[in-house]
Amino acid sequence: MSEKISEAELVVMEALWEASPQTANDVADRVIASRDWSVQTVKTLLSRLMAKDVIAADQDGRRFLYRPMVARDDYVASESGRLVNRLFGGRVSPLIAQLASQDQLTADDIAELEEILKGLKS
Amino acid sequence: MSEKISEAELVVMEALWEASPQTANDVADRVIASRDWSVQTVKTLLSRLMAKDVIAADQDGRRFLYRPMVARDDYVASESGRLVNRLFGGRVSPLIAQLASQDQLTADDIAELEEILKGLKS
DNA sequence: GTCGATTGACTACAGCTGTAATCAGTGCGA
DNA sequence: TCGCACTGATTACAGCTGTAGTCAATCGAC
Repeated sequence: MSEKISEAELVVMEALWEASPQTANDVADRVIASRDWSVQTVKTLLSRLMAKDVIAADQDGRRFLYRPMVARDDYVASESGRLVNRLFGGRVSPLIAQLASQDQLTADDIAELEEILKGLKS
Repeated sequence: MSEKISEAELVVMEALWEASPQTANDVADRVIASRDWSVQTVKTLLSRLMAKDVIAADQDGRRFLYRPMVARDDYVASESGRLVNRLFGGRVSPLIAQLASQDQLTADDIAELEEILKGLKS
């Protein structure tokens, strides 16, 4: 479907998913809070995301207001799916087993999982 | 920890995880069965994997026998962890909720998840 | 109306990735 | 022993990625 979003680009997407629309500078401020990049770098990444059609911009006076074109949920869904396919042959339970064996599951996770399962069985 | 394995390199790793040790040509045969690459391409990828220290080779006469240095389980674990961190803030249950909402969970998956949870609660 | 600040566009460039051709060493068959 | 086939090593090269500098247009202040 839509083009591949690189690691650095994803950081910018996250900033846009947090709030939108935003000006380039707003996005840069947000991004620079966590990554030590220059404003120009963020703007370049915005351009590339535009080229990939995963964000859009509406002119507002002499600047642009950027907004995501793909929902975070959709992105997350497709990435999760890709991982499951690539590493677990499309099966989800081995992934969970994997995470469980790494002790990545907190007590809260377990409780929530039970809820989810309960919902699925009905 | 160990260096990043690229998409194409991963295909070669899978071939080595399937069986090892193998000669370069064995690996190439396996890989070429699913990807339309040249033997040279596979050999280049083997070299790069060597450089990244994720595989090793033992001389056998005038050729080499390649074998993985990282276990598939370890790789899969670290990739899964990375995904969970990158997209779900380190929480596992949103991932499951995500996959569940995509209907990626089969009945078998659900049954297995219940087993896993049962094990974890004890 | 001119000048500086703001902001997007263009350009840069090294390193990684995908894909492969070519080179060079070496052991085997004639 | 001499050349060929096999195999790893070296080199190639375009496209993507990370990171950023510079250019050019324009809007507001004086």
